[in-house]
Amino acid sequence: MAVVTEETALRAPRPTGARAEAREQAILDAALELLIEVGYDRLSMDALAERAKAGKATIYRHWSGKAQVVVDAIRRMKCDRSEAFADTGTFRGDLVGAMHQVCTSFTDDDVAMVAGVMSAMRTDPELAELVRTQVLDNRGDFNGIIERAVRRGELPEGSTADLVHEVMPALLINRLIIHGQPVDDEFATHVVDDIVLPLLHR
Amino acid sequence: MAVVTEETALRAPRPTGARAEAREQAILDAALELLIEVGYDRLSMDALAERAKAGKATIYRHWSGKAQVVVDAIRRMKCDRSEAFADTGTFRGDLVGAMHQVCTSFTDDDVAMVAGVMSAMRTDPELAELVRTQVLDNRGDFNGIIERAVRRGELPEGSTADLVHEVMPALLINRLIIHGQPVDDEFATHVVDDIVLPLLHR
Amino acid sequence: MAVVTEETALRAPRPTGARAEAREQAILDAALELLIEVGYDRLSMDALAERAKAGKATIYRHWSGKAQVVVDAIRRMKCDRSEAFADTGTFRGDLVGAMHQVCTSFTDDDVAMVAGVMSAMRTDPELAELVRTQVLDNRGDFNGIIERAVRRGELPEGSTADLVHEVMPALLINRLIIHGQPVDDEFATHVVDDIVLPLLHR
Amino acid sequence: MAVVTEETALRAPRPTGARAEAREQAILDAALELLIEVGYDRLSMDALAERAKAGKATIYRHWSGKAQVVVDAIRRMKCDRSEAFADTGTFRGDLVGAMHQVCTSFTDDDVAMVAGVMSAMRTDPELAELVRTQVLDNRGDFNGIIERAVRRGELPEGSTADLVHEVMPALLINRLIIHGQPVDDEFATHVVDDIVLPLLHR
DNA sequence: GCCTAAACGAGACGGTACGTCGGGTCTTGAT
DNA sequence: ATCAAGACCCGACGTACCGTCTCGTTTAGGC
Repeated sequence: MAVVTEETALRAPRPTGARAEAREQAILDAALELLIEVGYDRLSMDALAERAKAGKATIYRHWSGKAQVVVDAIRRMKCDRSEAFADTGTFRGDLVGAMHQVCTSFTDDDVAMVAGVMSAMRTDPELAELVRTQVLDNRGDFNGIIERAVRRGELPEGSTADLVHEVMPALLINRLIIHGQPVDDEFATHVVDDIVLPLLHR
Repeated sequence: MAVVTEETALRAPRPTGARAEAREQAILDAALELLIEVGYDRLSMDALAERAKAGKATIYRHWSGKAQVVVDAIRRMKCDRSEAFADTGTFRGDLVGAMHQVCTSFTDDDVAMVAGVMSAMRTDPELAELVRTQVLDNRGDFNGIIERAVRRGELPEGSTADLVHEVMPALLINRLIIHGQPVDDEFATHVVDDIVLPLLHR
Repeated sequence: MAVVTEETALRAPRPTGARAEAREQAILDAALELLIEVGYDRLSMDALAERAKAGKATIYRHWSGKAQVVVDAIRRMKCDRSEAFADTGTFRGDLVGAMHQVCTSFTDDDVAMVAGVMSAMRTDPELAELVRTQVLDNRGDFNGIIERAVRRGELPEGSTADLVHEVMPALLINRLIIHGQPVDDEFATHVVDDIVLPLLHR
Repeated sequence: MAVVTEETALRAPRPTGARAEAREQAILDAALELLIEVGYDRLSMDALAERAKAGKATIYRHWSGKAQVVVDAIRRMKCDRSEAFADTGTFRGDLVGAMHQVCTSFTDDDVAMVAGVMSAMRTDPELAELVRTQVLDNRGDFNGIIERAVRRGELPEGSTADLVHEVMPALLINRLIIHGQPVDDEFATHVVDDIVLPLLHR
């Protein structure tokens, strides 16, 4: 079920119609491109207008400012990345596979975009929420893996994925953005063996 | 917003001498004041120069841009952050005390600054290193706590603080910047009880 | 001093239209005011923008630099100062009256302005031409006086005002700018009796 | 003969001695070089100090500003400008020779310098006096020519050079600075035949 | 199939801040 | 003790970007 959050507040009263939507899409596409290319801070409205072959007034007719365009652009980016994780037969196998899947789903563009938008997130809760839900957290649901492990008897009854969902994204972000290091297979197995499994097997 | 212009070197080749240091200190003091008064985004170099009774050229002689001045200013603010953690008699007590100490050491300005320079960190390894070592990681050394716990017999021989130093900063950053939530006592005890202790007691 | 930066083109490619012209006029008006008030050297683009209630970018969109704005401002100043000289009945009377008229037409502002742009005139022929024709030479036509004198028989047939137009402005400029002395009635009669009349009566 | 007017007032209290004079000369030489190479406006004190291998403080110890250094530099260039005018045997010959001598003594640098300091002359009477006496008027004394002409009987007893000294510099300045035209031989003979001689022969 | 009104591109505008440059003053270290 | 070297304050420079505001020009939709 689509959880439609209230989104009109973010946007100016806007035109409707086929043309309007075409312009909107062109602008959002350009915004995403620029966001990835130069980052949030150096994304200028002039450049955005030029890239989208749109007038600046058109942009401001649709959104009330830069943050809002970018928010919308990121929201449109919502290809559902949350694919199901494969069943490998063992809990650790499932975890390693899932971690690998999550890690490889992060592109450099993702990281650049998140880093670029991070400062704006502090003052724009809606942007922050969007980035979290659409870009960061939406990478996979570990609940299925946990449930399978419980069924197999590898984890005690009542085990949840909460801690995984709390710790794992933090570790990824920390490594990708703060330390600027890749999230490769070595990292994935390290996280699984040294952190996730101990936490769940305590 | 215009937070960070791309800069490879963190600081320009800078003058030395007593006068230079006096100016540097005056500028950094003014930077801190302004940072607190108006925030990073609205901190203008003109205002900084005026507040510090310095010429803008002097600022740019010492630093290559706004982000760098602010990083330096904050570094000076917390040069003594890495205080020893008190011995409370128990391992958990030590951890909770240390976590509390670390958490309260993070001001809003710290978070704003880190968020502001985050995008620049991706392309400026020196800046990244500086922020990591001076602002993020330099909050406290948990090795003493671990050693005490080993001596008390609360932890097995050979236990190290490595995992703590890997996981804890990531959790803090994630909460502060990504989720925009405060790192309060509740969070501190949660991290200690649900994550750090299980990890070390596996 | 920094009077003139090298510029091949007098003006930047400029916008057209009613709005543009209104801004242009406001800027040129402000430029003239400031030119008179503080002189060319101390006329800053910031002050000009503020006075004209214009953004600096607007000024630079229309002109490529300070010299060019001032050139244009002076060009627009072309109120025709060349009034006819009264017929007093005698050649000397006409001359003294005309000299008085010319002398009193020079305000301190004129002198300040000419002195201010003099250095720029050397490298900017168009500015030089403008200042000459609009500010210096345009003070009065002595031909009528000469013709009347010829008709009265006070001067031989074929007398022209050429020498007057050559010598008199030079003397005025010399006295006003080089010697910084006023062009008062005493000076006027001195010029007429000791220089102009002898030259024409040779 | 060099008419040394009081000139210390224009300059800061200055050191004396062999080294001081050596520095002074080096600075003035460099000033002249730069004046010729880049002109007055783009002659920067930094460049001057570097060229002269002198500290800027040394320059400001000797002179009170850019205009003064340049004035001094040019003065040194033409300390012997006021040569006696040759006796050609006739009054007109003397005049033409003298005018030629005076005209050719004006270099482009002279004109640039005078134009450059002209605005300052209006508010700095001392500078004005210096420029007038050292650069403009000090080009030659016509009194000897007049005296010779009186002795020859070409001029009446009691003739003075006053009018020549009043009119001629004004014409030169007018032509050089206002009209930006050269003072060549044609101009020299024109001034002599059409203006100076008629004025003296009235 | 026009005709009007909205939406559009293009980009000028007032502002704010940027980072640089040059003039004139002041400090430091070497000679 | 003097000087080169150059850091310093000040203030102007010319540029970039923001968000607003005209301009003419499409483009729909109601007649």
